[in-house]
Amino acid sequence: MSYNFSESEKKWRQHWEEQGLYKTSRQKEGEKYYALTMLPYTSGDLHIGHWYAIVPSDARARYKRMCGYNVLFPMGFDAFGLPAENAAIKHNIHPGKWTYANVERMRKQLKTMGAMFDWDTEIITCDPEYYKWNQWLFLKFFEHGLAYKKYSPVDWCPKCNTTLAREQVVGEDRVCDRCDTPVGKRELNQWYLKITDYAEELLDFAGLDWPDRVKTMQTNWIGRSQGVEFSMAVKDHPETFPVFTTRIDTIFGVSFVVLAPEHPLVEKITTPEQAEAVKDYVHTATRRTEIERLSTAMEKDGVFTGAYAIHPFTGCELPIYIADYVLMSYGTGSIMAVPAHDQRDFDFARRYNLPIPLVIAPPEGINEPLEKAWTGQGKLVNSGSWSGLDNEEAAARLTADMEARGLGQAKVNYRLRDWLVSRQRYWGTPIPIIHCPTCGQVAVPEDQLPVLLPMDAEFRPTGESPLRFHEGFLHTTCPKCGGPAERETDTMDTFFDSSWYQYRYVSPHEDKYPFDPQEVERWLPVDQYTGGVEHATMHLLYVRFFTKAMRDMGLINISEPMTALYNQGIILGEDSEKMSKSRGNVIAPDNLVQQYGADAVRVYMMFMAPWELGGPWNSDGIGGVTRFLNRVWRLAAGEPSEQAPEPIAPEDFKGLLHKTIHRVTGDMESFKFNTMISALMEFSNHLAKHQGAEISETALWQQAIDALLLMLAPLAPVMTEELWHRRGHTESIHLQQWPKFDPEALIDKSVTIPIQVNGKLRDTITIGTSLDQEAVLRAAMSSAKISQALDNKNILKIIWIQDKLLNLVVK
RNA sequence: GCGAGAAUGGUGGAACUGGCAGACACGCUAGACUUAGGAUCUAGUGCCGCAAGGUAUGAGGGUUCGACUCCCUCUUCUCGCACCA
Repeated sequence: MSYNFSESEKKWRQHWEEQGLYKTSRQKEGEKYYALTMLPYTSGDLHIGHWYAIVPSDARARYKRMCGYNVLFPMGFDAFGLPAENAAIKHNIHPGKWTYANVERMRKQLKTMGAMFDWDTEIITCDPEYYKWNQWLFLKFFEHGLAYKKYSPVDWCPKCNTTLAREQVVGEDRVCDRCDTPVGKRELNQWYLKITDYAEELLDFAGLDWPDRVKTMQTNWIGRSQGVEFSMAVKDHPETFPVFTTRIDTIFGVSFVVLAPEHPLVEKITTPEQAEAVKDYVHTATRRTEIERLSTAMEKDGVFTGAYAIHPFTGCELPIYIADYVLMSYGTGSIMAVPAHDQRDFDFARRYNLPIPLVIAPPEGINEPLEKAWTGQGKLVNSGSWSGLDNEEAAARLTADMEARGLGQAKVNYRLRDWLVSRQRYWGTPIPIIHCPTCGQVAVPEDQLPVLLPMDAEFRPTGESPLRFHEGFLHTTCPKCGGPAERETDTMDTFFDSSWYQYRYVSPHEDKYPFDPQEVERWLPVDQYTGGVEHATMHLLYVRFFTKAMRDMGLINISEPMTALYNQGIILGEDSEKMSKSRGNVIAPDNLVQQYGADAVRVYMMFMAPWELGGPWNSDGIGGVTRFLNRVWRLAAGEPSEQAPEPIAPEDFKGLLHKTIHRVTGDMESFKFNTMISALMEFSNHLAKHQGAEISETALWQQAIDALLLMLAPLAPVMTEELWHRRGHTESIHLQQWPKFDPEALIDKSVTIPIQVNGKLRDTITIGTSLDQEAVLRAAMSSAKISQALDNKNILKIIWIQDKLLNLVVK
């Protein structure tokens, strides 16, 4: 009788649910293990990418449980966000209705996957029960000065009709992360979270088992740069302005100064003769798109303001220009230009015929006129009393000198900006602030939380927050003075929701606090987090920031939310393109499950490539996995073999078993599911070969079959459970111990040695282990192939690597 | 431009600290059992060659008894950042 997967799947799913097999025991003793996979967005149907992210994560959680850990493996839904709203507009259905219908469908699909989620811990971020605590946390941030509202130019997606965080604007074309529409700028009053307060601490990854790639991306994103900030005086003006430089060693090479066109000083210092030109330039610069302005290909232009700055050392007059290659949003919005040693300044100087004085001499000598800026190391020249010093040393001394004379100080700048969290859309958490004409920004009192998102708002995107037009929501009274006031009508970026959800999972229905502190104490940090690398500078940065901020607000006492992180790859369509509905290359797991069974789909996705690689989907190979599972079925169900049995010595068979356990365990630990499965395939191929031989009558054989099932159980939970019970066991296979290997059994008694002559393989011999060179050489000489290869030649050298290889160097 | 990573049969991919390249699969070829096969089993399958043998890990060089693995140069591809002072 062969394996009926659909029957077994139904049976065991129901059985497990009745038994509460996957409920995480809060009481259970034993070391905790918190396994977490990024929660899915409620997009509708689970696609193969969800499976690819979740299945291996589930397999590993199951494995950890078999190793004796008390495992928490929760699942939830990222349920707020724009697609719900867009779908709602398109289909004329409420976003909430759409979302909850999707949750239903996805939960059902997740169950067919056979994952060990404890559904008691489920969270849905659009539940008031959940978002109440978003608001509560927002107010904590507000209270501690970590949430503030500011008027400034922000990134605006015209299609999504909302602002975006800097992290959500991607690529050279500066498009919206969600809809690929080019993003523009708008001057708006927006809420920010002060992530920049944590810039320095976020650079510290000590103790984090995270991929280097993610650490590098975060480091670059934070963009720490060490330099000097000093102020410059303006000739015939009372004003001074600060400039930031990382190359203070080149200070004597400054030949002009540049301000960003938006710099507040521009208006004040521009001379009447230059006023017109400056005004024109500012006008064109602001009209230029961000893309044009940031394009490195664009020729640098600018205009003279007519004013001069005073060099802090030489007292020379330096013309002040404005140019849009200087950004108001970084550093001080003004720079000292050193054309000889900065390519951008060089280009600008060339164009406007400004002097290019050399102050760092390249070691290979000066080659004037310069073809391009020299940005390397060298000795200072033309730098007054500092000439002759190595530039690095000069930088240190110049900094000290400026600090001593009160001219400037060492300073660190970061590229990281504060996180813009307000959105002008409907389907999100209302920001719990009341604007009172007399009291200003007032927090909604805790006992009035949650500020409910009204279900009857008109949410068509107009570019303004839909809640602004909901009279009932908008008008309220000030909690402080009791006077009429208005509610904040922006909603939160949905990344807010996922920045702390790992804390909520441990006590999802706690109603006095965002989480039960004791449970958090017990379960956090997450031991293993898995998810896509596309979140490297968004979610994965925010979630670290939240933990640090929450720690400083006294809510928790850990500094990092996730100890270990693993990024899986992305599954592409069969055409090697990104899967999308519009391309029509989406693979539906439901069809595959129906055709091959959930176990086969699970095993196949883990077998097809290393998990971190991903790659194009190809259903052809799934047959191989089905064959493998059928073979296991026949073996474990004791169906007679069609092959002529091949005998094997019990000690060799035992070695085979324990080597397999050793390999499989190591691979499972290091996420190498593909080689792990190939080890199990090899093992089952061996078993099939020896089935019917003497060995298959022994207890050792039965042990081997059990071990095979146990090792396969995290990958193919249904079939292994079915077989486990058919083999007479009464308790679930998923409650068993992971098989252990005997280190003694891993040691071979004999070994096959390649014999090389001049590095080329001529023969192999099988000999006992731990033999010395003499004995091996004697054995090798008795081989006809070897003696033929050695004919008429002298052995010059013998390379013998113990139990590994013999190489004879001859002439 | 800067940073990170990758390149191995017809395909997906193995190869631990330098030691039998191509494990495990897919596909393909031939055969067995079959009314049938998208079931099962057997044999074969990097390339050239009837064979002995030669030759092969993007290209070229180097170190070494020995290189997919280490070093240098180059090519191609993927990803991230991109006038950050």
